[in-house]
Amino acid sequence: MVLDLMHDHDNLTENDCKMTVGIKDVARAAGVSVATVSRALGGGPVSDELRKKVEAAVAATGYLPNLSARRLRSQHSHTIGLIVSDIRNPFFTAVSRAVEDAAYAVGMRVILCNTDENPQKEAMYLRLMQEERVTGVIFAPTRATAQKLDPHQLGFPVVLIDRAAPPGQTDAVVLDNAEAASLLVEHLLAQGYRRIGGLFGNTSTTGAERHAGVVAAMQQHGLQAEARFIAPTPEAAEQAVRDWLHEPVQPEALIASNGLVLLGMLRGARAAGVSIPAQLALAGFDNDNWTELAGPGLTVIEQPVYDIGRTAMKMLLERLEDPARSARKVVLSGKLIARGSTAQHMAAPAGQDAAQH
Amino acid sequence: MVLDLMHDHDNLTENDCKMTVGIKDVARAAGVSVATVSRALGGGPVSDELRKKVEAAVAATGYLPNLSARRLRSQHSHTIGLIVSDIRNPFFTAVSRAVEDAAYAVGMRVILCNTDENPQKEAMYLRLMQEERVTGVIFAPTRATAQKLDPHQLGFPVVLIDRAAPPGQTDAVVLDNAEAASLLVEHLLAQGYRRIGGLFGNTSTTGAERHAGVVAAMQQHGLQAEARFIAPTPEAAEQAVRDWLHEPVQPEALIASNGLVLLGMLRGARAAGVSIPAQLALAGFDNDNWTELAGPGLTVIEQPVYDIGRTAMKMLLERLEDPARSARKVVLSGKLIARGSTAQHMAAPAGQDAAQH
DNA sequence: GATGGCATTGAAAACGATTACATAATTGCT
DNA sequence: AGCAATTATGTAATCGTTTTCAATGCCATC
Repeated sequence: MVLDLMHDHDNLTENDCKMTVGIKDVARAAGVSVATVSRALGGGPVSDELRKKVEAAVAATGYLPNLSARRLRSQHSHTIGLIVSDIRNPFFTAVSRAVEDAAYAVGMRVILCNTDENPQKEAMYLRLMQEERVTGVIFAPTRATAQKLDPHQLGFPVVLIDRAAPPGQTDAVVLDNAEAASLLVEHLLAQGYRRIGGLFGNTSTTGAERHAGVVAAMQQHGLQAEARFIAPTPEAAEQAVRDWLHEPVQPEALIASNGLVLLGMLRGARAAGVSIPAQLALAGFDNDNWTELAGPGLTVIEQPVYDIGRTAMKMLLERLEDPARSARKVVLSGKLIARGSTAQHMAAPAGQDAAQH
Repeated sequence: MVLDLMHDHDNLTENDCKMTVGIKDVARAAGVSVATVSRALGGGPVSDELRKKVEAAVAATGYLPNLSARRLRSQHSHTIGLIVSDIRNPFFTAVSRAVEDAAYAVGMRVILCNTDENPQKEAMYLRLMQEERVTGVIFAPTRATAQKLDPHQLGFPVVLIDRAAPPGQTDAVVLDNAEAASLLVEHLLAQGYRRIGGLFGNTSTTGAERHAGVVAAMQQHGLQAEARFIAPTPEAAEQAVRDWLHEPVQPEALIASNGLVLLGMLRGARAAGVSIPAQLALAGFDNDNWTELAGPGLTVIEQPVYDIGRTAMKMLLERLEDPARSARKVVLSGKLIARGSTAQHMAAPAGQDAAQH
């Protein structure tokens, strides 16, 4: 078969002139039809003899498949979209890594899009995904977009992450926000804090759900939480905390609705010169690297970030197998990691729960 | 022209059956040829009259371009590859965001690949990039791959980031590592530290260059630095520090060759119970969010991360315009941010530079 | 009033693969 | 032995665009 490759060396010289070597050139070099080459490459029914010839020809010609052509003809893009607000948010960074690992493992490409919580950008990227004829999309939408999202309209399945849509509409994998918020509140109460406030992102359902969870948990104890809604950025959070700390009545503890807000909170508290947790306790979501090391260590809810990404990808694949099955929502539990930022409240009135200690 | 769209409503009903609406359907709806539609969409020479008709037909049919077909025919993928070791490294996270912003701004897609510093994965992804017929690639290679990298062989231009290749071969945008290392060393010396050690990543040229920079700067003062090379991960760094601190002779200050190593260092130091900076000063690279907030604040070299990504993309575009121009290397300066982790060395022998204070 | 140039349009080829269909060869079964 | 079923292979159509090429019409110029 080596002879086969050599006898038509005119072909090889011809290759030097051609821009790229295609399946046609391989076929000629192997002395078979293009269909056979395609089948040999794609795992179709081909005799061992010809398959060997084709493989040799591929190696000899340096053939590289053209994925665009393959996608066009086969109508399979083997591509998924991952649309998040900002990859620099460590939560999304970790999720994206999991999604990409899972995607590449099944031979799929990932297109990453940053929307900056901007519904216009979201719409633009969704449209791009349609033009790419993506196999599916994993999406963390703003509240605005989540409401008017119709997967059947889009032409590809969607799995929501971190943020849920109206129930029953779309597959989603989210944190149990009510449970997690409750964990935080119970912990703070047990540590002796009573005047508990919170800063919540105002663009996502997640911020709203965590807020609702905090309110509910507080009410169970006959307490009220003071909540403020802000853009989910460190900058907005820092400013909000600085403002808050200049007001006459101040909280004993603050809860942040995600890692970026928590970061801003800590900066704001430091800038205002309050000591943590003596003057202000801090707690929040997302066990980012730095939370362990900052100040006295920050108490957080750890999300199973890698698991969320992997699960989202798994759900997408399942949905592709069975497009008809009913939408399901996977709810994962967060884990409370208590650290110094919520140490026992010293100034707590000795009367109440503090006695239990 | 509305009439034109209505009179052939048989066409519209036909659309309901077809899977997707293509340029052909738009042409029929608009009463023009496919070539005209293509030109109208692509900004070719088309009369205003027909262009209006086409636009109306596009809206009426809900046409969406098929990017795979477009790529195949036009031979322009409008796609670039971004190959890094791990997107979860905050340095690469930030760079990737900049690259994507710049790419989408000029109508390009980005394919992100994580290699985990594994040359095999690097080879695999480079091959994938060839199959995708990418326009170009932005790449942070391991030392092993950087050496045997031949851009002419690959078929697309490459811009290296963070890590350089043999000079004159490839475009690159890197930090001035020698200068940055010198800034750190001079700072530590000025603060009274003498026994300075370092932990450097062993997979990239960057680790080697920063090591060389530290050694050179120390030599200028007649001092020696003790360096150790490790896998550039927090885990490896933490272990290395713990080991180091159990040895008889210990450093007064440690330098980390990147953000992940610095993170591990701090963890190791905490685990060993040494206080910072009293017993051990810490400094490193990458001004990640947490470095300001951890312990006494960590002294670091801040890299212009967003700038690096943007510049890399710009260089790639320039290279595409002029494939013949000679390779250039853009060297950016880092900025020293001094924080508590390298406060004045108390136990410094009063004799030397400490007197200057 | 023919002629050349320019701008606009359409018909058809091409991009590089997959796949439907036809064909030939082999096998298994009655 | 004969016929159906199966397997391996080749030919040609196809995916949805862009682009080449030829044709048309119009204007200005000689």
